Amino acid sequence: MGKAEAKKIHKLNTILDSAFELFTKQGVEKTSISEISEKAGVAKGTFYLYFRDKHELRDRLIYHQSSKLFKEAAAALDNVVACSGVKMKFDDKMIFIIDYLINQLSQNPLLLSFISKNLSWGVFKKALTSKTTDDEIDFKQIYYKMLTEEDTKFNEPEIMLFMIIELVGSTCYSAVLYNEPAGIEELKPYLFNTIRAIIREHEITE
Amino acid sequence: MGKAEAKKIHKLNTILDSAFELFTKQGVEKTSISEISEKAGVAKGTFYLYFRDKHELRDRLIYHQSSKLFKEAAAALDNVVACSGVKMKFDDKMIFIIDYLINQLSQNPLLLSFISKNLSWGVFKKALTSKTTDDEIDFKQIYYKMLTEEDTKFNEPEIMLFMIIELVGSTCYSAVLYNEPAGIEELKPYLFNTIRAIIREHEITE
Amino acid sequence: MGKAEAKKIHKLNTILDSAFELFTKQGVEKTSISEISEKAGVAKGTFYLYFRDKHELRDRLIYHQSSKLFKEAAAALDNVVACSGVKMKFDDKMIFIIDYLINQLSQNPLLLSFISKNLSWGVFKKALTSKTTDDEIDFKQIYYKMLTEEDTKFNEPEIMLFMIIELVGSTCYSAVLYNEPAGIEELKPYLFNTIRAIIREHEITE
Amino acid sequence: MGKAEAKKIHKLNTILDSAFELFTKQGVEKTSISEISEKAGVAKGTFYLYFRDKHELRDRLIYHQSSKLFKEAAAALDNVVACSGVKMKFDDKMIFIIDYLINQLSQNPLLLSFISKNLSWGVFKKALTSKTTDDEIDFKQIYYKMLTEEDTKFNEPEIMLFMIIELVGSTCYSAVLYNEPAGIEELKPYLFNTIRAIIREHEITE
DNA sequence: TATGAATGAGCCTTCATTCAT
DNA sequence: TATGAATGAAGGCTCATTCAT
Repeated sequence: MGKAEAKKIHKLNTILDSAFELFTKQGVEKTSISEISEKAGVAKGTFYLYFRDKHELRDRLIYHQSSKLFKEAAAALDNVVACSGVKMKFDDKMIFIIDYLINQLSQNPLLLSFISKNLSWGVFKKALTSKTTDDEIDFKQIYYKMLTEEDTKFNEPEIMLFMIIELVGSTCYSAVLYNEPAGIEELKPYLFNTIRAIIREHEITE
Repeated sequence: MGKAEAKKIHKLNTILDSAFELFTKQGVEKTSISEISEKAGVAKGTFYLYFRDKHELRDRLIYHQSSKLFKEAAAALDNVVACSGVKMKFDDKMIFIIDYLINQLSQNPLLLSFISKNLSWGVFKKALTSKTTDDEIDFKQIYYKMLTEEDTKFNEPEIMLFMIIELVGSTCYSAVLYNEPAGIEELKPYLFNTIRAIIREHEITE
Repeated sequence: MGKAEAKKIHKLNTILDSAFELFTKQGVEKTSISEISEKAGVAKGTFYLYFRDKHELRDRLIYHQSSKLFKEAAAALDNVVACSGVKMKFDDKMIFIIDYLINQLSQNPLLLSFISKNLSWGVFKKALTSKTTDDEIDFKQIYYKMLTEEDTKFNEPEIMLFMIIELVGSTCYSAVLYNEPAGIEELKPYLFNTIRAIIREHEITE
Repeated sequence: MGKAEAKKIHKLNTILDSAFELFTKQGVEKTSISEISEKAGVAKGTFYLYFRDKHELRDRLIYHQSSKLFKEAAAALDNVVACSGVKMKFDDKMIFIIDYLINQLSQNPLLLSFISKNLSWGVFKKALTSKTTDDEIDFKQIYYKMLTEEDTKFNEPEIMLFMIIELVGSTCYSAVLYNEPAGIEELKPYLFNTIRAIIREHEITE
């Protein structure tokens, strides 16, 4: 029973993994379905049993990978809060999460490259807002929970998030992958200060 | 003599223009050399007399277009300074230039899209640093001149520039093209404040 | 026992029906076995338990459908003869049958199209001559019976039948499906007169 | 100059010939573009320089082949009329042409098969009515000229032509290719008599 | 220099057929 | 018997690149 099912899932994962590796190495456009199939040790026709085309595969990959990342980051934050017992402020939480993400992506530059090139704000919003399935988490909910736990209130929280994410995303890309204009560790202090500045700017001061 | 030369340059420009129009409309990957040649009214073989391949063409195009933009912006700033006679502070100059660029790109979303998708910090640096040819200007020089004219001094001016550019680039892309998470005009105040914050952060206070 | 048997026959018929619908709608070549199986609610592999390939299925379908049609026509003729009690002449019988067939096919253009495209004289002869199975009738026998009941005798009756059938088949195809060069009702008088002429020509006049 | 042009035309003809041979041998559906190219000694891509797809090629082939045939037949008739000096009647002319066509097609059964399977009345009408180009003749005009030269007048001449053509086409197909229900020569007397009967039927008798 | 016909590798996709379950 | 995942050959088509003119 479950045997056939399990085999199928295993094959699906093999294809996903092969595709991910190729996409990150050579880019989506330059990866052919032949290559993916071959690397997965699967006939070309088999690919089409699992995906309608390359774009569906790509979308599922982005969705899956970025969800995983955010889930880990959120879990790490929870863990720290729970262990230390100290109440963190909003900007510290934010920085913690971003630092976590940067560290993860620094260790996996290919993932960074893949996400940077394929993850637009639109896809991001959809991915992180959509119904929570088995694996995915609703990041938006976490974000708003973080906001309400705070005493301070914020103007336009969505714009605030947007600016932080765009800033982080684009600066990391260059710093991690090309050490330009400086390595990521050198950049971090400036980056984090800028993030705090952005947050401060959106604070509603009575 | 000059005639043949002029004809050649004219043909080159025709190819560049055709390619730019197609690249912005359909993307680089989905534009074939056949299309470019046809639109330029040139035989397919002729293309190869001017460019080694599509990528060389693309790079020259980015180079050319972004130089033109910055040149305009710098000229506009000069003009304002000259006319008003008032001495502007560094951050105001920066904001002026960025505002100018954003306005230009808002009117030409295809150009924005093209630049965003193909302009990495690496290409940018190269484009804005390289020797001044007929048409290009050395933006870096302008930037450093702006810095030295100031009384204040700055830490890591290159990182500062980098962060500003990355922030502007990525936020504009989404705001102008998709109005996400808000229209560009609504976003501007936050964006400009953040830029000022970045600059402030890099100021060396004795 | 009988139950399993019945189930099997039912499955067979489901496949036949699905195939017929698809063949008539899209043509034989453009119908895949996947489609047929899916429409029949049967696994793809199951198809091969009933048919060697698509062509065998197609032949059985033609056979079955045309037999059914002729059977109906013959029955209708019998009925009229029985009811009216009048002795009909050969050519009137022929016209009656053909008129019946035309009317049926006019109401079912897809069937007409399917038969026209796939029914050659060879298949036709085989279908109408072969041993009477459960459903099929021996039309040839009926034809010869019709001939012997007549006082008049005919030269080359097979050629006569052939010419009538070919004439009717090809003219109906265009007239019913495309109203070209005229609608079937407008065509009928000419067609029937021609049939009578053909028959007359084959009469042996002492 | 003309050299390249001539070469191109030669290549076009090579492709047409190869395709015709394969189409007649195996049918249009079962002939692939790879096969055509290979047989023509041409790269696959070259095919697409001359035709958009297989159907365009098929249509041009039908058009060309059937025009050629009718042209020959009409010329032969003209020749006979001119030489003999005798005035032929309409039905004799018709039979002459049909006899000529049948004889041609008997010698070239593959052509007969190809035309029969791909030439519908619609295509026929279009092919034989369309503007006379270099190679094609306006058969319709010939037909109507034949009619007006006659003393007798005819009812519904288009239906008359239609019935003759359909009868001839479908009976020849079986008789020539399969000798069913009899060889073409044996069939001819019956066929021609039927044609005369059809014509007679359309005569307007005062 | 300029042309554009020719190439052929390589892409995406479909589908009849097999076979382990 | 029945299934349906897997196969891989084959098809249609595109396109960067070459080369004789």
